[in-house]
Amino acid sequence: MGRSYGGVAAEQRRAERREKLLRAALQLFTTTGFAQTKISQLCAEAGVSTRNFYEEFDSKEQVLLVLHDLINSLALQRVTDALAGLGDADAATRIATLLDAFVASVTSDPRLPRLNYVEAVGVNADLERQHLRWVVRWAEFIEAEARHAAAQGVAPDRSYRLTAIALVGAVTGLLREWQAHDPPLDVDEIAAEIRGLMFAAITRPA
Amino acid sequence: MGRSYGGVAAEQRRAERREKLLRAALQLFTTTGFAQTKISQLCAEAGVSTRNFYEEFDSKEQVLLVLHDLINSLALQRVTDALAGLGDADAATRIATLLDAFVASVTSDPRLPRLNYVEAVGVNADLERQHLRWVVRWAEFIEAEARHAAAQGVAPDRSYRLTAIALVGAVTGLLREWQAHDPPLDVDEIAAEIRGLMFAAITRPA
DNA sequence: TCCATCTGGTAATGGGGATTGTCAGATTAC
DNA sequence: GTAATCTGACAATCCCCATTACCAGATGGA
Repeated sequence: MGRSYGGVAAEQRRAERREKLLRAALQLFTTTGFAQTKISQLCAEAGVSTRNFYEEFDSKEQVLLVLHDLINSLALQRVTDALAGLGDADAATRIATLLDAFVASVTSDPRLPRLNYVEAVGVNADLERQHLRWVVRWAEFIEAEARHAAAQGVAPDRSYRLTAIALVGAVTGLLREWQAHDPPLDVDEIAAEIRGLMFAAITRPA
Repeated sequence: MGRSYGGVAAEQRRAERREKLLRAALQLFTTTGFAQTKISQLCAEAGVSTRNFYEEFDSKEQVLLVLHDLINSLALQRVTDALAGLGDADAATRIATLLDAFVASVTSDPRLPRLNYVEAVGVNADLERQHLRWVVRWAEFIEAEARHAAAQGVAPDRSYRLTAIALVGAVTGLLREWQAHDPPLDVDEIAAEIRGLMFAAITRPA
């Protein structure tokens, strides 16, 4: 079981196959489309046998679930890091930093927003639950920043729950269109629009 | 061919079956889910035969395409009507009227946003094209109102293209969450948030 | 009333693809 | 060097469901 083959441990070979499958899935799901992608295609693209597929995943849906979570987790990491290296800046700076880190993370590869905001929508109940968890998580992030701004006196003291959800939707919508438009929209302009919109949404009078 | 049966013209019976299929599709796509719905289920729910299905539609996808277009068209009609019966009011009133009409139309049945913003996403290229056309259409609507506001001097004279796309995303996001949340979000609060957000987005200084 | 025609439901067909069994080859321990 | 074991590719199986052929019954005209 734990015996090493070709000088490589079994566990490591499994991990590499998993990695290759995820990479292939990101590629095929965002070009062929999730529904149209066959497991056999996935395995061919990854250079792995169908047998191996079932050793790592239960279904195509589970691969998508993992990818969706990875993309969000990576973005969260980037945002958290960016905010951490900021000390205690003013609210406007924190918000700009947060948004820029998010946009930079998700636009680093056009396939990421495509997968997250198009292919992973409405697939099944599990994915919808995961989507909802992430929306709530991002919204709470934004809410926290809004309250921070309110504490500094640059925003009114009110509930920011719906504003936060709306802003998550605005960002999602822009990034979805970004990867769909031809000619493509300009990333810097999108980032600027998001910053301006969020600042205006939070600082508007109650 | 054109012979009447049971006192009902052939054309009318066709139209009724089509109607029943669309109704059944709206119900099943938003509960079972589009991908999980079988054509046989659809026919059973509608009370028609599979034969009849293929007389009206080429595929399940086409039914979804028609429903998606219907929901958007209905909302557009409502919005256009509301604005028409307004004379030349000020920009703020026009924007509030437009948004309220849209929200009222799409929230009149929770299945509508579910179908439009969850089930109809990422299904195939045809639907993505139709989605894009509607986003552009709604965005142009919003842009026009923003320019109107600028002409009245309540908003700066700038490009509102990205702002409009972002606002479409914000509305979409809120309505998507509205139908997903338990306990449900309050419709009036959502409408108020959308009005506030749009006004702030447009009137913010350039 | 009877026949030609139309209608719609049921059941057969066929294809596509997910899942699993098998086997030849590779690898390591002894 | 050899046997025992593990690995992964291929192919066979099986099932599900979209699509269509067929037929029994209904309908209206003559």
